[in-house]
Amino acid sequence: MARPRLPLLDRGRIVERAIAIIDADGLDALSTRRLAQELNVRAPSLYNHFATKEEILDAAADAIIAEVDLSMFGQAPWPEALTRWARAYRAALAAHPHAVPFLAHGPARRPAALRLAAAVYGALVDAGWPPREATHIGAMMRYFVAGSALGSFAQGFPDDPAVYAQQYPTLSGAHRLREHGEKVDEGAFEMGLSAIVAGLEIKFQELKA
Amino acid sequence: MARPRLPLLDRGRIVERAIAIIDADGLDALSTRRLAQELNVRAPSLYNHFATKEEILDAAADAIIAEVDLSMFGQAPWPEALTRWARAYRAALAAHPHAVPFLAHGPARRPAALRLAAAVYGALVDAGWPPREATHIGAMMRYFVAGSALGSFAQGFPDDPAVYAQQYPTLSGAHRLREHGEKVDEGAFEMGLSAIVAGLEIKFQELKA
DNA sequence: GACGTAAAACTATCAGTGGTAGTTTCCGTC
DNA sequence: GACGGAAACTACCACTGATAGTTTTACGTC
Repeated sequence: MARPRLPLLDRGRIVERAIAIIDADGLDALSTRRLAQELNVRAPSLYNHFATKEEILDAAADAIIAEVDLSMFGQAPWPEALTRWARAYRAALAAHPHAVPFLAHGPARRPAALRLAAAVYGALVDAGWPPREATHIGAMMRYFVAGSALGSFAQGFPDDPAVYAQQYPTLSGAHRLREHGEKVDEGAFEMGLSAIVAGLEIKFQELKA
Repeated sequence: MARPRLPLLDRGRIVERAIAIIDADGLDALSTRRLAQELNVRAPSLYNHFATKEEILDAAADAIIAEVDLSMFGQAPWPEALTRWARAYRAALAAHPHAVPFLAHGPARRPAALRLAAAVYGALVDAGWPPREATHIGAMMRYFVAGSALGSFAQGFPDDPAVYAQQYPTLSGAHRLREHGEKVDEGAFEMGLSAIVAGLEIKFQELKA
């Protein structure tokens, strides 16, 4: 087949399908051949639209980050805005758990990530935070959100109670962690989030005094 | 060559070399062939000691986590112990930045990670935290530390001021972030850490009241 | 309308990947 | 001293991302 009357591919369709494969079967399952096959095309055709596979992943990452709601900035006081934004950010990552390891790579290089960083930084500075601290808060929130989406804490524990009985008696209940995995992860996230915001509010008052 | 008089390989030497390659040239540079070559051996020989490459990576991850100092638990009050441990944890990850994406996978499955989780959890429960909250704190600290080691926030920003001038005027100073990259990342980490611990101390007092 | 260039698909192929099968030789045990 | 398993090897497999070169179509220019 030579060039078709209507293009079979475009960047949007490729990115969309790539995300679908990652969501369904993980990052490793995304090969250029499989991606091409699901688009009814041969692998090299993808390179007419992206220079490398990495570029496809970058575009996918950008599409995911672009979903994060930023409307709370400027609408709510900074502690509430920060809280709501962190939840929205985490939700966007959690919707594509297999993509998170890649998402955390070179984040700010992608336009959606820059927009996100600008929104957070701008809102904090507007609220009265010094630029330096605003930068730190933006970075720190990304650490926390990315970390919490990166891998389930709870799912990491073996199911087998025998593992703990002998060697880690203090973790005697850990074999039940997997049952409530999502709730544990969410509880940990909410606890961390409220602790961070509470800690920041103290710092902010010290700053203004 | 058939079986040698003295074994050429053992798990320790393989893991050690694997970490060296990852540190030097990144996760992608670790192939079974290169690893074997640096050990003066052919690739399939590795499979006499590990079932898969993933197992080698798991063992490497465990070796790195095993370096984390845990001695502060039981020696210092929980807020200070938590702070010192978080710094030690981050330092261990930062010593092998290329390995962090893998380290964050299925953490607790590996013995060193279990020992680490047990130490944190045990210390918090001993200090008076309810088991549920102690679990959440352990998870949340892992989120934060792993996230902060995962990728430099500062390095993610393009150097080129022109990128910001038009589209992201609030980030007008961001092109200078890379210069002080490490300091920004460390500042963000320390700020987050102190905010978290301050927030937790408030929660702890509410709990005891 | 004809012409030339760029675009978008293809076939064929490359080097490199993780992993397996089957062979050889050596060690330790009975 | 025979035997079984351990530890190296050679040869190979299917698959990966990527490139070269071909063909046909679309589009902008005169």
